[in-house]
Amino acid sequence: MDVTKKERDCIVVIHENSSGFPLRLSDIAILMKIKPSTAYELLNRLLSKNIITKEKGMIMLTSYGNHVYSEIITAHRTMEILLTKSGVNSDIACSQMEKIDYLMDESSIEKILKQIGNPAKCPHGKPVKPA
Amino acid sequence: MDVTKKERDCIVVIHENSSGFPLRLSDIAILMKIKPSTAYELLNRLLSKNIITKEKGMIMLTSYGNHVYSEIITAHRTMEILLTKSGVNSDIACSQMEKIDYLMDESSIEKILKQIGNPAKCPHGKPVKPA
DNA sequence: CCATATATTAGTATTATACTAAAATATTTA
DNA sequence: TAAATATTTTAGTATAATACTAATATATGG
Repeated sequence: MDVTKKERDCIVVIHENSSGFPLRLSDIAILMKIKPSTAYELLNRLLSKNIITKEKGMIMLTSYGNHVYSEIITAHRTMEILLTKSGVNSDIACSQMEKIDYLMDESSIEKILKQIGNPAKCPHGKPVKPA
Repeated sequence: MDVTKKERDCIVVIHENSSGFPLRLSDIAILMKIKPSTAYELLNRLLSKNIITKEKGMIMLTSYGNHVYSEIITAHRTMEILLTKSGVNSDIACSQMEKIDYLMDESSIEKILKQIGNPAKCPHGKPVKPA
């Protein structure tokens, strides 16, 4: 399933802020710096793509949503490693990859990952394959 | 200047089909498989971004447009090389890069290019730095 | 000059994004 | 519990990119 840039950002925000307790719409609006009504529309698109669930206002990624997140983040971190290995500053590599990670093919990413020796972590120390 | 995906495709189509004589709107519409009125809108956006000129119906890239083309194609071919070096099939690498080449930072591309030894040609034998 | 080709304009539609303002629901607290 | 506050949802509007049909204008060729 394809996601847009904002949907991608929202998936990442949900995943990276759900450690303690799940987020509500208003939390997501704040984290994404958008108005609640804009968040509502965005979350509705993610709901209809079966990427999130909403239960009593608590928003969580579905298992499919978690899979989409993993694909995005693996692409992001794999390419970050590749770019930093080429001498690109890790923060620049990160902002560069934010723009395109969600557009990359999983199969290409897997091949690159193997070629660079299946590193466990990205330049920021985060796992290439999130749990 | 940022371009959209369709603008990117149009720039590439114009460059890669202007060897003999310049293209007209109707040629571009056919090459891009869109209706003339859609091509008209697209070309108007490129005109207002100073990427093309239209003289007596003949459409050409401006020098700035040529610069934008070069950046896109250098990113495309540099990353194609990187992907094929990792074992990605060259046609898959090409279609993968078509989606994202226009979104990549020139500075990151230059670093990668240097790191892989400034190859002159992409896997299809085309120059990484077009004339 | 006429016929055909090409380009332009007008109008409509869709998707993604984003806003304000109002209304409906929840939740909290006095 | 009722009132106050917070949150969510709905409605309406807007913009940009994309794309279409249909009509009109403008070239071009014979």
